[in-house]
Amino acid sequence: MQEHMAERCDYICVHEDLVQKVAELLPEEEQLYDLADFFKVFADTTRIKILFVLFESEVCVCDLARLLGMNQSAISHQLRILKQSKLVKNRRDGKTVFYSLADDHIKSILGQGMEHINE
Amino acid sequence: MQEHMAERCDYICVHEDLVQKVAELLPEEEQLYDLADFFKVFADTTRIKILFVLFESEVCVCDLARLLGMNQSAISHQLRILKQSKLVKNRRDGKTVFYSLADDHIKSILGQGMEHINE
DNA sequence: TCAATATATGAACATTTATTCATATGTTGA
DNA sequence: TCAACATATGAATAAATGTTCATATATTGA
Repeated sequence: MQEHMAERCDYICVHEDLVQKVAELLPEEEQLYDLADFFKVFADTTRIKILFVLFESEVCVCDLARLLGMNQSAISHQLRILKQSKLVKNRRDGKTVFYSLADDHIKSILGQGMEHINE
Repeated sequence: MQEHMAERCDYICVHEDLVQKVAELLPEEEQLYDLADFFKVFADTTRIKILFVLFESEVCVCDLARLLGMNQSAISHQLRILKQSKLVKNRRDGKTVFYSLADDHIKSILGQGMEHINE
């Protein structure tokens, strides 16, 4: 694992206090995984599209598939991921299942992403 | 592609105005790709760790590798991705290359992610 | 110019991921 | 109870991704 990992640069640029600061400020490994998983949810255009639709309205699975031009199964799989991340919630009304946003700051997160790429 | 895609739900839940709104508000396909790519950068614990270190200080590649306990090549590959996304910048000083943050709102984006997972 | 050091990069490999297909589950109305 | 419809899900497949290894490039000091 550390084959190519120099034990120390000749040119020392890291001071001891930085090593300590990093040790203090780096979140726990588990939290880093959760954080990466959270951003993974936004890292797919299908899921982003679903969220954009849900900004406008609660929608059923079938209509989501139709609106996005994809098959029902693909949408269902992605909705499961969105639900597991607690970004959407659903309610059943007869045969139909309606999905809606479960979190208020989704729009703001996507907005920040948009800001960054439009520079 | 649309094998299992119902042409229309029996139970109509999408009104025409929603179809139109979605057509208006959904960003262009290219922008959606850029947006997904942007979030992909945050979707990996190694890159998140690198960003956390850079919050504290400008650091050289060798020291990043040492601080994170990974080999130099892995770090270098990830730094390239971060640089392509314009999240970090670098400067060369002799043999050493120093990396630092290139964007102010990285902290705020990661912060929002942290907020969401700590609920 | 040459050896030593720091960083970058291409190829290979293992793992993860999104979509599709087939089918299961759940609900309604007849 | 049964057919029809809406949704969910497991397995298979293709594509994308992160790390490692080997090696290339770049810089310095002798």
